[in-house]
Amino acid sequence: MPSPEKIILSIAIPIPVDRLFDYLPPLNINAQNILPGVRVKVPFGKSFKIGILIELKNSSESPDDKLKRAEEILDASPLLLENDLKLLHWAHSYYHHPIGDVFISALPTALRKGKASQVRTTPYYALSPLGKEFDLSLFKNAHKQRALFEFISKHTGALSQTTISPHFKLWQSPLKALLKKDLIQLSTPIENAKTSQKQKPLTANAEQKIAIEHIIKNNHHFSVSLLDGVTGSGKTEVYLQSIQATLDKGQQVLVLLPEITLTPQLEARFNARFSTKIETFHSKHTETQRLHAWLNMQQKKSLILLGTRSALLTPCPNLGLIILDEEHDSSFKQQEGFRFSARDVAIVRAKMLNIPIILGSATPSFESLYNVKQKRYTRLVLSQRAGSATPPSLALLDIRNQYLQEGLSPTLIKMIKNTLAKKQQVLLFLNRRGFSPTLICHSCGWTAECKRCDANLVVHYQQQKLRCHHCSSEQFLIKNCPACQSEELKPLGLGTERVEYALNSLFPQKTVVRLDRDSTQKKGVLEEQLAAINAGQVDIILGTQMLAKGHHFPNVTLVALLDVDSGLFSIDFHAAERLAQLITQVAGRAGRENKKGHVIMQTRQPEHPLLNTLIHQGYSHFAQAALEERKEAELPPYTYQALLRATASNPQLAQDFLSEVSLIVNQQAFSTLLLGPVSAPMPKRAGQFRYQLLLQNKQRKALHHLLHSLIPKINKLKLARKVKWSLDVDPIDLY
DNA sequence: AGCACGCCGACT
DNA sequence: GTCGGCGTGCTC
Repeated sequence: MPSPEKIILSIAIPIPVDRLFDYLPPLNINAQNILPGVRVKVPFGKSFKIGILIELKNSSESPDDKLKRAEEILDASPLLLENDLKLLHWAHSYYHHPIGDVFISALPTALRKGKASQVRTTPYYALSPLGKEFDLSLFKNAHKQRALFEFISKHTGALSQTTISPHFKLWQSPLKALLKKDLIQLSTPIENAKTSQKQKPLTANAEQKIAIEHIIKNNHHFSVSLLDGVTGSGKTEVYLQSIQATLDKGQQVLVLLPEITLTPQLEARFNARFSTKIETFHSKHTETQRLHAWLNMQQKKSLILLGTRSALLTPCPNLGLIILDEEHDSSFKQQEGFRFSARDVAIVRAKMLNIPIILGSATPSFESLYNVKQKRYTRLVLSQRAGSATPPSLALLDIRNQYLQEGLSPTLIKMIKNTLAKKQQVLLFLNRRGFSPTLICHSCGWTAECKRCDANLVVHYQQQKLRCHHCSSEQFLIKNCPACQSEELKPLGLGTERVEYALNSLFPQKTVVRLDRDSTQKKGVLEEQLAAINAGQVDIILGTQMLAKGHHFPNVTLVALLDVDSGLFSIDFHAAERLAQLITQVAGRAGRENKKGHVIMQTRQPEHPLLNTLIHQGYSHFAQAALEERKEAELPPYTYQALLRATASNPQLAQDFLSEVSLIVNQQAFSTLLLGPVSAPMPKRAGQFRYQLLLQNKQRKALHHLLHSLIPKINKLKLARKVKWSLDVDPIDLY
């Protein structure tokens, strides 16, 4: 404990400088009571900033006359407790990202801006018919009340169905009107009220039982379970029963999902199963909603948090279980700023707390499968689909020398017809949006290119636009070639929009729905379309990879991947893993609920080993074979990588900067392999030239030791100020 | 990140 | 002669 005479506050401030700043405690405050983890408002340069207290010291390296006095301690008790701080220290040292940025990332934006953490969260009221104990079943014959209840549920969305909070403007006036007419009353405020326990645990099959028993048996210490289950095999039921066991111990549960999958369906299943309030935390929520979810977990008022990557660092003082669903999903890796992997940090969090973590996926990442091999994780397999559903058949369709009608081979068109004739749905997958990826002049060979990027402009026919998919630039679709003035401009290649036109003319009686980033831009459209599909109002579903993510299409029996080849040849060694996951995930959309599904992949590479291993031996064998290749080639997960990126409007500067860094590395670290500097696969993007330097070492420790000493040296380089540079530890995109 | 200081080109 | 460009350095 520092002596009371002199106390210095060491504070992490969210600026891109990797160091702490020392302050004197505010006057008229007992500095003895201040603890690390509280927010502190401090004068910084010309303005004020909010930082996090990291350490209390007796002395400072800085001279006394430089020390300013902190303005205000914002929290009576620490927002981040000892375990949280420990995890953040680890993340700081592992990702080599500025400390203030790392620590502030654990707080929701409202708290970063200085909002009070002690505000009583708006009370929730039970809505109940006048004069009666509140009970959902009482609404059965109370139509007006039920209508209001439904109205409120609809407009409050995230709130559980039986609790409401009075500050939603949307329904304040109808609510008041009904109150006036004495049709309803609001009970006294309640804490996390929830009345119903609707759904009972389902009867687990043999595999589920083994998984659940294993997880529960090991739920008092650190363990990583890789729940490897095909689509529809009932992973969720394993999660639910594992969660129940943790709730029974009175502990909290953190459930992490990829960005797009935070489906209302899962939330609904959680709500139906558990009588405790489910907190949700993701980017679609307002700041206040996220603040409340965060505080309710931090203050142990709630037990379950369902969220995306941004929810990972939420303090849970009584955490007993972490679940990370679709663990292979790349959205768990933050791709800018503090580039952490939510999966890897979650595992470290579980280890530090000595609690279990479940990683779930139908297509586990190679890294996780490697960890199973190393006996670090336990693999729990769910191979059976629920009910009598059988796995889909997979087949390659050779389209060499075939006449393609906008990318559709005659064989495929026939299969689509047959499927539609049986009143079943078809799902077509093409991972390219827009009408066509190229606009070419048949007279002189000119193509439409983006001026700011090394990329073609994509034709968007409906909107009559040429658009760059890598920067924000767009222009009107031109009719004449700018080079030779001819009118021979033709769209070349295939996008979802073009296939949509083709399908509409091939099947004019059928309903086609296109799902991609363009067609689902408007809020609610995706949900609407998914509902229409599930209601059987749609015959053909066409879309990009957003189709691969967890949506259930029970009436789809034919899935076709129109162009599987585009993923086959890439310089990034992760590409094969991603393609195999994508194919398997898309295939998983087919043939659930007793209808056998067929998956067709159009290819001009029917002998390609990747495709053949995958379709004949399955994802698991494919992964084992690919892991052997990684081992031979000394690639991750058998080696460890960090990628240093540099961008500048002058390409020479970026290249020179990385050359200087590579010189430093070569002087001190002989065991670290350097690849580069090389220009990124897309050397120019949004007017910036991009270069990269890959560092690789067989020992994780050696790599991090190097990075630790390297970064201060990089910061001393003059060129470091002239380029924008960033470090990506365990990169998943090598571009 | 923000902000100030500082040294070279087009303007009232 | 000044206004303002962004290169450089600092923030407890």
